[in-house]
Amino acid sequence: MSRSGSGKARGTGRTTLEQVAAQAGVSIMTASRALSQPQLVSEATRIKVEQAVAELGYVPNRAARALASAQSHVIVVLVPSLSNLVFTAVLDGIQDAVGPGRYQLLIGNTHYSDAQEEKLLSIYLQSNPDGILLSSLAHSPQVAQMLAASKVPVVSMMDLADNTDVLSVGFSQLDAGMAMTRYLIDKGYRRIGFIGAQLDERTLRRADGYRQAMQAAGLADQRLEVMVPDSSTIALGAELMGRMLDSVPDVDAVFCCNDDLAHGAIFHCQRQGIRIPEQIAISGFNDLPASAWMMPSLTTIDTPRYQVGYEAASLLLQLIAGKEPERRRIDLGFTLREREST
Amino acid sequence: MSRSGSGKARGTGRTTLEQVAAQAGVSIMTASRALSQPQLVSEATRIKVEQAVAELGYVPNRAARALASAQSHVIVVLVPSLSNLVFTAVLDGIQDAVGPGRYQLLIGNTHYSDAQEEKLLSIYLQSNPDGILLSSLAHSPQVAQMLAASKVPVVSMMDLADNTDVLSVGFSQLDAGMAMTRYLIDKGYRRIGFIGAQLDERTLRRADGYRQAMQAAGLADQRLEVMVPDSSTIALGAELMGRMLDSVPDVDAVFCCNDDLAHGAIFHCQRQGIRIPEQIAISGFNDLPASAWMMPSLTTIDTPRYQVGYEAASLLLQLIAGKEPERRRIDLGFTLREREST
DNA sequence: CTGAAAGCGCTTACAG
DNA sequence: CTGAAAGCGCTTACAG
Repeated sequence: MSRSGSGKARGTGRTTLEQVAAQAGVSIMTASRALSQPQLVSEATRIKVEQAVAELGYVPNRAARALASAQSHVIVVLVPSLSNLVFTAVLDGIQDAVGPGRYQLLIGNTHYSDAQEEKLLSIYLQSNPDGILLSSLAHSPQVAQMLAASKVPVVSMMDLADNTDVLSVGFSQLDAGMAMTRYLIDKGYRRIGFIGAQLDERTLRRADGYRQAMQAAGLADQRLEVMVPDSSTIALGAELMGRMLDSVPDVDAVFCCNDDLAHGAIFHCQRQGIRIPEQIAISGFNDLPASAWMMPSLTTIDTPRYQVGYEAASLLLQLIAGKEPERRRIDLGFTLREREST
Repeated sequence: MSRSGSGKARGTGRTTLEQVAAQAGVSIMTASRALSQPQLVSEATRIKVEQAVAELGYVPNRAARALASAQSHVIVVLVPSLSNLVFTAVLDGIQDAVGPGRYQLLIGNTHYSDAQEEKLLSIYLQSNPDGILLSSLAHSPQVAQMLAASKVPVVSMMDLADNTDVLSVGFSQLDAGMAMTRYLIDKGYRRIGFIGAQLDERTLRRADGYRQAMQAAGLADQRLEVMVPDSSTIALGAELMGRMLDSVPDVDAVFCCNDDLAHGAIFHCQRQGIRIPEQIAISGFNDLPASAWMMPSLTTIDTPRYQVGYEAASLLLQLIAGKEPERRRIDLGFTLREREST
């Protein structure tokens, strides 16, 4: 009754539960139960309410529900990039694990920026999320402080944490970088270069792996590393490959820290008439769709990115449900795909 | 005071505006104003409130604000795919136009499914969004009905509407399909094939453009069309190219409805030893980053996807602000990039 | 420039 | 199986 008067309207003007209840001839809270816990209500009541909902075109007000129940059913997901197919696969995994309807995903793109991460988090925290999924282990002090103060469960994706204070799902970027480098060494390559961009923590860990493997084999040489903070693109891969060939003419293999750069490196060599792998071998990281199909096909590390998203979301859902997860650090491994380019 | 008693707690346990106001020694609504309309408050008051906010680590409760103000500050964005770089560029444009903080983007991936679109919309409508951005013009009757009933402003992206009942920002998929086909005809190709996948409305419009141009030139031949509903991938492009070569051995050019398929088609030809463009020309659509760099580089249509997102979001913001936009149909055009593959 | 009251639309205990 | 009351944490008019 209250809203049907001629007083000033404040709400959205939409159909409310109150109107549904009136139409169905039940109390407002019976109507509420019929919708959210139908097993607690008689079938006759449930049907009456459902009819009223259909007739009135009732759409629940999520803000009111969130406020009353102190539960947002929101999960925040922060990724460093959406133009990188790696993270869209992670999102697919998350979406599939969470399922439709129950939770709302709030997806933020940090563009690899700490400042952006902080900004997004401060905004998303206003939604009182039930859980948070992050794509990195390292955070600015501000972000760490906000996360701690919020007391919201957090799971980190992609790399693995050193300890189990932080929940993490992924694989060892260090080991993967080492594995690719050892593979090239075992193949007989000696002057193995490393091309890295963006220089985010995952790239740096892969570079660490490269370095450790080169040192163990007595092949380390600072000049073999070409690293720049720019975003990884095909164009940059081509440019850095050119720079590598100029500065280290005797380089016989190049490990690119991701497939985009490797594709650019291959295209550059093709334009220069340099044969792959006869004159120079090239490898990548991530196994993007093009890598298996291009000519020559690209040797790379196949990373379980969809699985990472899926398992991280599953772990988070356990935490949200108040269960103590059996594993707080889930290593999903990686697979080296040997192809024509090495 | 109310919450500090020993009664059963119902809320989230977080700091509230009430606590901030108490700490600052002002009323709850003065505190509210100090945060959202600081110009209406004395500087001394503003500073006191800001200090209290900092000391208590206050984070506003968005659900409460949305409920009280009947404004969600949410914009819903529905895209058909995130693994397609076209739509991540659209999202970037939207994000830049909307700016940080003011609006929250609710991003949904329909995976090219009407059922998913309906499901997502029904859930997102519960958040009472201020506006909706859609990636298509055609919708199921259920979706059309939900949109109409919600009375939320909607802008459609990518293709252009036939009339101005619907607000749309994009370019003519038909014209673009026609332009590429005419270009190939003008180049002297006669047996021009068309490879299409997904068969979403944009692909079908491009195919229409191809067909009209071929008919106008007296070159139409049903057998030149290879179209399947599967998702566009490089692998599928390679497969469909093989099918095309088998069924139409005298084909001299192939217009692929997007770059992913074109890349696959090129890789397939390279593995078969077929020279491009000498034996067969190949063109794509969208101008993905790899297209300019691969060997041979790909002739394609450069589409203004970032701009589409930016302009569509700008238009939506005007509608939300209650302004009558000067243009309800914004044509951003397209550019044909001639490269080595044709 | 500041405040007391009412209200947004739901859910949560508590009764019956 | 059903209901009356209180409350979630804010903002909106309305006064002063």
